[in-house]
Amino acid sequence: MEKEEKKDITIADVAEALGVSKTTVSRAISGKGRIGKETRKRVMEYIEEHDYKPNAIAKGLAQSKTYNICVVMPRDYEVVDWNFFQRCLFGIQEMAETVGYDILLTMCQMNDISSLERIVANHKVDGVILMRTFLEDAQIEFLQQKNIPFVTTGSTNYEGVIQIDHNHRSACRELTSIILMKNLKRIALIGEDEGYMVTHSRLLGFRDAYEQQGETLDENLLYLSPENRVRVDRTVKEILEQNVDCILCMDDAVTSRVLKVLREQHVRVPQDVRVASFYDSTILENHVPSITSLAFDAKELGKVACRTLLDLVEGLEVKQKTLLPYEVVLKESTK
Amino acid sequence: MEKEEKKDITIADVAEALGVSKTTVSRAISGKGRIGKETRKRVMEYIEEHDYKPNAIAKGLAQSKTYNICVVMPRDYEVVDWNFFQRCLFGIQEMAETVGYDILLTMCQMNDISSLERIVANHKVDGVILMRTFLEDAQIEFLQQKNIPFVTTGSTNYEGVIQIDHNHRSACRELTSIILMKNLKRIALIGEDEGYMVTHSRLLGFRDAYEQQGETLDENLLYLSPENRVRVDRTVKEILEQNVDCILCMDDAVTSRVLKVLREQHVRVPQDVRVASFYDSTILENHVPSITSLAFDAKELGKVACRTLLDLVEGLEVKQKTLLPYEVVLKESTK
DNA sequence: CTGAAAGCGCTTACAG
DNA sequence: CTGAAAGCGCTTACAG
Repeated sequence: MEKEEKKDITIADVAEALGVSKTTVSRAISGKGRIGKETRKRVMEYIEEHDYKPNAIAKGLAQSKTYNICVVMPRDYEVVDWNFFQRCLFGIQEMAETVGYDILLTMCQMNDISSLERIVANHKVDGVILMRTFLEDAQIEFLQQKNIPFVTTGSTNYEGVIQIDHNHRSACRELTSIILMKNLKRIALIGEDEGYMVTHSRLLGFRDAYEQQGETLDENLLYLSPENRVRVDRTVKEILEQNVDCILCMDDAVTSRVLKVLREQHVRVPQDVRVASFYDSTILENHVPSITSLAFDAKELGKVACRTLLDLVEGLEVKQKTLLPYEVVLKESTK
Repeated sequence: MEKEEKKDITIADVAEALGVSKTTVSRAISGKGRIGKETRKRVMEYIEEHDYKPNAIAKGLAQSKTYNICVVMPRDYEVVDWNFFQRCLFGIQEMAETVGYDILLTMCQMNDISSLERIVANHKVDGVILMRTFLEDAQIEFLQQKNIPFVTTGSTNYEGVIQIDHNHRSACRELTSIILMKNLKRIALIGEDEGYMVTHSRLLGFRDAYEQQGETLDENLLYLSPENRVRVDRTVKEILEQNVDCILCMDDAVTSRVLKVLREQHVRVPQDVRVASFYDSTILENHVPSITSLAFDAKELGKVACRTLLDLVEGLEVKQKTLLPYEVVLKESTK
């Protein structure tokens, strides 16, 4: 014998019980429109006591709003630093929650945007946060065409896109400079190809540093190709043959593999070669020796991105590009 | 000059254009109710051509459905194997997508269910997947009281809860047996306390194995306490003093720290002590030596959980408890 | 300050 | 097989 599910109480029930109109109840709750102080109080007391909860769906329909935002995460087999996205997601959720918004999560695999399309077409969200963008980005093109409010974490070249990012160029410049000043001039750089905006920015910072110090960099030490991910062994061996002082690696998962190869090759860190990475994710946190890296506050990135999107949704003026600070964390691997 | 946003076409527009009623259009689309073959075809062609997309919100309001499911993830500082949850989430999303459902994501910190409460009270979802449960679980109590369909991944002692889990007891028994058969009898077990169902199940499996082999286990080698997480050093040192053959560790993040301490102590794996872990997450994948572990298909877990919830939402009969298989992956660390 | 009424975009008995 | 009408639970001009 299942216990009968209690029907939820509606605005009409409240109105009837109090002998006022639905209009009045609605106004008392929303705080919009003129309403008597005393009336308002009666309504508030009643709904408090009877535990009235507005039906967000109905509200949404009437206002053409959903109080949901869509967060699009990457969804690849070779997952790029999930840790970072996770913390970012925490930040988004925390911010969204404080203003009564919820997160509709979906994933984007390469440029397949079918899921995003469905969500948007079905009017399920008020805005979108893109956690990763491509050089040629179907998500951005779709959202721009549909005129849906959205922001990206990370940078993009598309015009008119609201972006929240860490200052990768400056961060990479600083890290590189520090290494150069230790008189370690031959630095190998491992990363994806320049198709990714973030790789592009970092490379600029890398070049900046060399220029500032009046050094010239050896272009042969730039290993920027997605293949590094799948054949770390070969890349590392090639690098070692080039007599380098330091290996700078853009992705912690790749760094982890680089370190493995070095160990197998009996190359000591930092004695034989220094190593530094671009995130301080948990993948590396227990490594011996500890690894020098850049540190970004991913949670803060999520918060700011969410706040910006919400402002955008409400028609407020927002900055076109927000750049967040970073830290350089020196550890044993570059001693 | 902003381009005017095109209003989406509605069911009324379609009806008018075709000279039929909204009822007919609705029926043509939903496939419910009798409708002329020819009429149906006309409607379908029209909506195809004019790219009509139903408004999920309105549909939801009319049907008292949302086509959303809520997924509740853990959100602790000391995050338990995020990798696992991530893959599980992929599975849920994949399944949900195929049937037109979306995922409303939220987090639960300890037993703070305010976010879940709000989502449910606002009628934002049709059902809930709980990714982690507690011995005393406010989430479960709340959902049961509100009569909301929900399932859990992992096990719980609460009555009447639909559960999808891996067979942890059996998995732990098998792994332990394999180790015992190598004549490694003194096995230390590191994990959280038995407050967690999963720890409880594993411990049962651990005991099963000893019993089956006619061995007696040394209760002093059971290190089941949440403190292990924050003071791995001490735990490991205590264990080493007890002259153990093998360390079995329930969480990959902890395993990673255990390995670090062993390295610092110049204890060799597997020569001086063997090590095995309970997940095959990426945290350990580049470790030298490679680590023996259990392998669970987290994505499959997510898929099955989602499928089960959806069945439940639609009023179908579902199994009270589903147990998924596992694999034991032997590597160098237990050689 | 308050209310009757129309509307958001869909579904679904009911009647024909 | 098809349609007029009521309803899902809210909001919001408009009128008083």
